[in-house]
Amino acid sequence: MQRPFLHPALGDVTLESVLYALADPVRLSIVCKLTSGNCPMNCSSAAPDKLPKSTQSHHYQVLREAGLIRSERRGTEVVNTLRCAEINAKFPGVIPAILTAAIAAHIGRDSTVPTRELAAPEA
Amino acid sequence: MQRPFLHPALGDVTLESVLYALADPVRLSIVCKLTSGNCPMNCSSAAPDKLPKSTQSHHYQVLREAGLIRSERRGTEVVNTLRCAEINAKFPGVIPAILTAAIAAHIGRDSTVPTRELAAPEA
DNA sequence: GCGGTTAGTTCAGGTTAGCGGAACTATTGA
DNA sequence: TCAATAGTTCCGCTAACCTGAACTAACCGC
Repeated sequence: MQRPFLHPALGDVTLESVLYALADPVRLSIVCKLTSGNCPMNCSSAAPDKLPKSTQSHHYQVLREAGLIRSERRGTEVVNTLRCAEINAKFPGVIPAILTAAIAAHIGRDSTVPTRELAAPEA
Repeated sequence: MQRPFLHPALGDVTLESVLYALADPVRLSIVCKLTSGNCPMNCSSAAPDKLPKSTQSHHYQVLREAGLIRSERRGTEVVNTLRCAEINAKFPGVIPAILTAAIAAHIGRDSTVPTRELAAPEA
């Protein structure tokens, strides 16, 4: 947790890594939520369902290293924002087309409710 | 070689599998060549460089099962055509945007050199 | 400061997927 | 029929993915 986040420069972002990052249902769902929410979200809120934290962390790392999101520590949590504008400047139309198709295909719609409400099956 | 090719119906084509298929430099290069050639090509012509045949075959299988190409046996060779129109009907704009970006990034030109720094033309 | 909670990272290991060499199959042409 | 061509299939090796467990850092109440 002490290591600073690595965000690739726009010049180092490759189309393949962007596509690879979006080729996973979980990551595509995360990006969809960040898009539809249109605001920064911490990791738990944007993750699709009750994934193990280590898996979430891994997926965010992939998205970050692909250049799709920017992560900043804010207290105990990490706030993630999309880098859509930058990516769109480099690969025009790619992200909007994918996200439009993903939303039309109902990807990332499984638990749009904040996960805190779902995570209350306590005795 | 006797097994018939399996082409998924358009309804079975998923966005994730399309993105996954295109997330590999070799496969992206193949699709780019099929696009720019604008005509059916056999496997060797569209493959980027002297890849092992088994690897080529594997990549074509991935593209085929993702629904991106259609393969037909023609004598000893296999002729591949893009299914762009179909995919574009299902995921509008996705393939054109990706291919435009790929061509702009010089992907699929001759030998797939790792053009990591080359791909920063300040678009 | 101390302990507890929250949020996320790092590590390890078990499982899976991809790459590629070798052997095989179909088709064509001499 | 024999050789060449074009791909496929099989199989082993390696790398990557997923996740439980342990860890770190920040925050809060006392």
